[in-house]
Amino acid sequence: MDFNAYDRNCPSRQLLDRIGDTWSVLIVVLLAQRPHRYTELANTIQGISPKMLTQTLRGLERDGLITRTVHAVVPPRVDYALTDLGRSLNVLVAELEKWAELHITDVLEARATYDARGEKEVV
Amino acid sequence: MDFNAYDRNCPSRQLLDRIGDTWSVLIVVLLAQRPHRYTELANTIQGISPKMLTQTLRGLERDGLITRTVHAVVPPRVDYALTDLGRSLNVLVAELEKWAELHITDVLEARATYDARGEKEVV
DNA sequence: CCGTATCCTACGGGATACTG
DNA sequence: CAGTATCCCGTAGGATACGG
Repeated sequence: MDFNAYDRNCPSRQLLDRIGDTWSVLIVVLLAQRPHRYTELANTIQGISPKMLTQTLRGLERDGLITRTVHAVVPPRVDYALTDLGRSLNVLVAELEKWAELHITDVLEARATYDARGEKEVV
Repeated sequence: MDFNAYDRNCPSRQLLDRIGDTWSVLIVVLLAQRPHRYTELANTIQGISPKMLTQTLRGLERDGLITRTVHAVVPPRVDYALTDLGRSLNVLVAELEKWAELHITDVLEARATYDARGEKEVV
């Protein structure tokens, strides 16, 4: 076990950071359906600021997870799409989703029990 | 697709938050080996503050991922261990690790390319 | 249309001191 | 030993305005 979660250079840590990031995952999931334009993403992902959208897209592009294609037309048109690597990451995300759906009831149940117990003890 | 990453109530989002959290994952991985005491965890996980350790443990316990066993002895002894649910989460984490190790070279390569390109353009 | 630049705030989380 | 209580700071990220 040389897995070290607070070592920034550890592959596991970097993947974990990426997957823990709200916007990254959401963008990957959207692009898994089909390529999207910048504004499409901005509109679909309500609540994201242009700053975060650009920042996240750049990060994903830098990691080779998505491609950025600029079409030399007026008005400008930029398409974002998943790479093969991005698609393989999307497979992982899908598995996470499956786990979450499968076990969410257990988690909610555990929470209810935990919280109820807490109330009694507080008295 | 009813997956909504900025909806706190979405199971996927909650799992993603948990997995993106440095300390949670590290603790789960440690407990996957064997149960640990509070101080053991504190010593092994260098850099974690008591505040974060307790907070993370409580969160994991609340979600039913770990158990907290207090032994009525002096000095106090508290053991933390994975539940079945926690073990199934650990399986996921192991898969993430596998993906990370498998694809990290691709990512690093992509970054090197991206950064090199950037330097040229900057001129 | 597709971004960048700037400002600003909330809060996650570290350090530390103390207690049952 | 196994935590809690308190203070405090850095920074992620939202809002906004503007540029190519």
